Amino acid sequence: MKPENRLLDRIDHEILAALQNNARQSNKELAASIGLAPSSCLERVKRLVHDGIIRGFHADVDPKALGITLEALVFVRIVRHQRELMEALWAHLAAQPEVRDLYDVAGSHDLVVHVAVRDVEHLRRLVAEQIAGRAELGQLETSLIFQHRRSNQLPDYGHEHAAPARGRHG
Amino acid sequence: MKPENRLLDRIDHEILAALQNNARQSNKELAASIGLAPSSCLERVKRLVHDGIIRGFHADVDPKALGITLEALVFVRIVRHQRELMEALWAHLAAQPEVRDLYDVAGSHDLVVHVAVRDVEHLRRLVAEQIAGRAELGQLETSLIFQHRRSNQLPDYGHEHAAPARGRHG
DNA sequence: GGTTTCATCCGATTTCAATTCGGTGGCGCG
DNA sequence: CGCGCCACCGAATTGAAATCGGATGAAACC
Repeated sequence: MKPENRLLDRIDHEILAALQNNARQSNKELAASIGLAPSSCLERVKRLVHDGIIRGFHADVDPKALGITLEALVFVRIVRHQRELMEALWAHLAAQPEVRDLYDVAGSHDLVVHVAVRDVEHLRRLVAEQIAGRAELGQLETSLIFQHRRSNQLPDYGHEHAAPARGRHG
Repeated sequence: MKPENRLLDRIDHEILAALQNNARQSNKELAASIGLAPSSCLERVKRLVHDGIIRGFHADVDPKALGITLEALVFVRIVRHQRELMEALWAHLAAQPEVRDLYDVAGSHDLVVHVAVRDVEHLRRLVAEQIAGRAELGQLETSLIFQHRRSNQLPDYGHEHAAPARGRHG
């Protein structure tokens, strides 16, 4: 079933919150923390994954450990808005290993690119060779990131119209 | 040991790559995929977590399933750069559940805030009540996000100066 | 050059968790 | 009011995680 069609109940929301916080807790722990039998809990988790509500499980690695000493936001403005050029640029940037986040936005910039690089020279080369020098681009602005905080918990606006609990003990 | 002091070898890098891609594979699978005995593999993973190289494991949840229909980047410019005001603002924004990413950057903006909201009205209220109207702020610019792609794989610049394998079978 | 030291790995064993499956009760529907 | 369905449970089974002693080289040290 498609995510937009699925209706999640309170228990599903609790599972999602718990797994966003710690994806590696055992199913037994998870079940206990939300007051469900392990078998039932496992069923729900598998369903959430199967239905695409949970898109994956990822380790959060310290960038410093990978030799990343510098991150930056690159603000890109497009000169000629042609769909194919835009899509090609998007695909090109998404394929760069240095690109962590890629935003297509409305407003005074068109693209915002969050990159993680080895050092300043690496950043210079990346911007010069992979971003600038593309015909479709206008102004470029590169901003070094001093500090970055990422939340691992998505806000949850689904409680109001949540599905009622079903089955036994409802 | 601190991450900056730790020296990771080829196997560590393989483990990190594999767990960034799928944090929930069994240790047995992981070990097999990199050609290591399960016991040895588990030791390494536990060490990576203990040393802070791996900072956590998180489920990636579809925002639509949580009632999020809209995301935006809010660009913030600070008028008076005082450290305490800046830190208070940072903490305030970081505490908002709607804030997914918070960037402190150099350049023509000072803060870039990635927010996830229920709808346009929610965005308006969030910006008006939690961001604007703070004395320390200057210009504000809010850009709707049309599309957002996030890589779950951090680039790895650690191979060149990797630690040599130690112990048996080196 | 021989020896010591040490970190890593392995594999058998034990412990515990994941998975399966038949049974049960509430809820909606006819 | 009775029927069928759905989610849940809990016991049994399968399989993985965690532990530990021992073996192996590599590097360091005399």
